[in-house]
Amino acid sequence: MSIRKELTEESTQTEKKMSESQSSVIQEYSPTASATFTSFSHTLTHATTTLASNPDHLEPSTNHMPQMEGYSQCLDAHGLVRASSNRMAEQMMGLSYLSYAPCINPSSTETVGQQSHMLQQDFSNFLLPHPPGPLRNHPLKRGLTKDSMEYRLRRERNNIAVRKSRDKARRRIHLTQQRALQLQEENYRLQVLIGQLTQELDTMKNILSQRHLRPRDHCTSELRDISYISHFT
Amino acid sequence: MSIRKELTEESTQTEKKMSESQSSVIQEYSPTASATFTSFSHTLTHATTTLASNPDHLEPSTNHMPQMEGYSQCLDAHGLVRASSNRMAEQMMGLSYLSYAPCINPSSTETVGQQSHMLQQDFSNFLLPHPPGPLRNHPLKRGLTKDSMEYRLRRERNNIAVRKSRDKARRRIHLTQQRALQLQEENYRLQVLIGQLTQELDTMKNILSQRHLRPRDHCTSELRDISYISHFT
DNA sequence: ATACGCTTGCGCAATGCCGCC
DNA sequence: CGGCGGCATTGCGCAAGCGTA
Repeated sequence: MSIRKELTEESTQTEKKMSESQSSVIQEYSPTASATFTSFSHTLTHATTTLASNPDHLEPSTNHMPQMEGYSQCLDAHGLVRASSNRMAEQMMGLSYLSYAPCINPSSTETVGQQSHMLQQDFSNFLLPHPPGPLRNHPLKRGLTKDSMEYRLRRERNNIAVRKSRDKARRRIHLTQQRALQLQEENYRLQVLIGQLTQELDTMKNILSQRHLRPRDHCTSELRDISYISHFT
Repeated sequence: MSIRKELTEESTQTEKKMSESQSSVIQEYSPTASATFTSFSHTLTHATTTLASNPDHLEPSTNHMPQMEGYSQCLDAHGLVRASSNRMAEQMMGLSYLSYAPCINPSSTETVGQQSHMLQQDFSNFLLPHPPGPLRNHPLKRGLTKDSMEYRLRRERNNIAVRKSRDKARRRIHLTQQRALQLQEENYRLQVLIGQLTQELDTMKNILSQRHLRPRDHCTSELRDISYISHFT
């Protein structure tokens, strides 16, 4: 997971003042908490499969989405890249969303279990060659027995933080899209302006070259010809 | 929830061929499944609070983030709007990430309970004036007893779909940011070009106006003066 | 060193959308 | 036509990791 975090380069960890230690070496795997037995297996499940099959990490030069070059028409009125014939296109480029935890035998022999998907005795993960985590088994820092008020307070604070963070992400995405649209419109205006300026400049050059070759006395009529173009100061 | 979906206008529902029925009226509240008792209370909790306090919906003309006009400096090298002094800025503009379900008394007297946050006897939701859902209690379409293979298959398929969808969303966000950066660079180039063209045009105009006023014979030297500018065709 | 907030990947459930019968 | 089954989308909570105070 931390490896993904190191490589994503796209968003929100650059919002803080870090960016030292960003280009450092890839950290070794070190699961800090690993609260209970089942939770640790959950962590292992995520770690081993995330590094293997999650196609999330996108460095800027990969070749997925073969459009996006030329910035002209590749998005619709909402700033989105749309693919015609949706299912088919994704079947071609999307791949391997296979199961992370293939444990499909819900035993449900526990009591406090939220997230029963991590509770199904997936001991197979412990047979995998997992990175040597320190495995310091402080049992959730305190008596965090999932019933304690401490645990509920932590969870509730984290839930609030998660809502806030996701809301911020939504705002950011929205702003980026708006900004892309604004830039596109501005770009169009600038190109139109460049066309006008270029045309006017061509006219000027033609006039000057002709004046340079010819004696004179066409000056007034030629200036009158281009006067309707040159409304720029 | 469906109200949010109606109003967001920003992303992925436009990727399909719909876009009729988009500007239709706001649908009434109709929770379809509402599988169990606790799940229904969960639905109610989400619905009532989402409509009240979720500040996600942003129509394009609201006044959050008072910059973003003029497209020049409002984002960093990653296409992100960054706020200096992060905590304070969010404390001003972000608001009310308070608890959705204020039930902080973990009873945990159930066995198969995933998502224990919806299991804590929040009967207070039933005292709120909730929209009259149909409350059709088909018990999860089948014998979906959370232990059946049918349930696990559905869950696993949905998990795969969720991973796929989120990956697609990440790609889309990444592409939008890349596009914004490309547009910004292109914009800068175009503005530089416009500056050059304008300057050259001014020089031309000066020359022509001076030639128009003066007799002649400065033509060659003046053309030599501007020759280093006019490297555009 | 510890505690706190932020970010993120994940699963779950609800819902939307679409093709098919 | 409507119901149904399927995938897609989304909001949420959980847990882990990260950075900072």
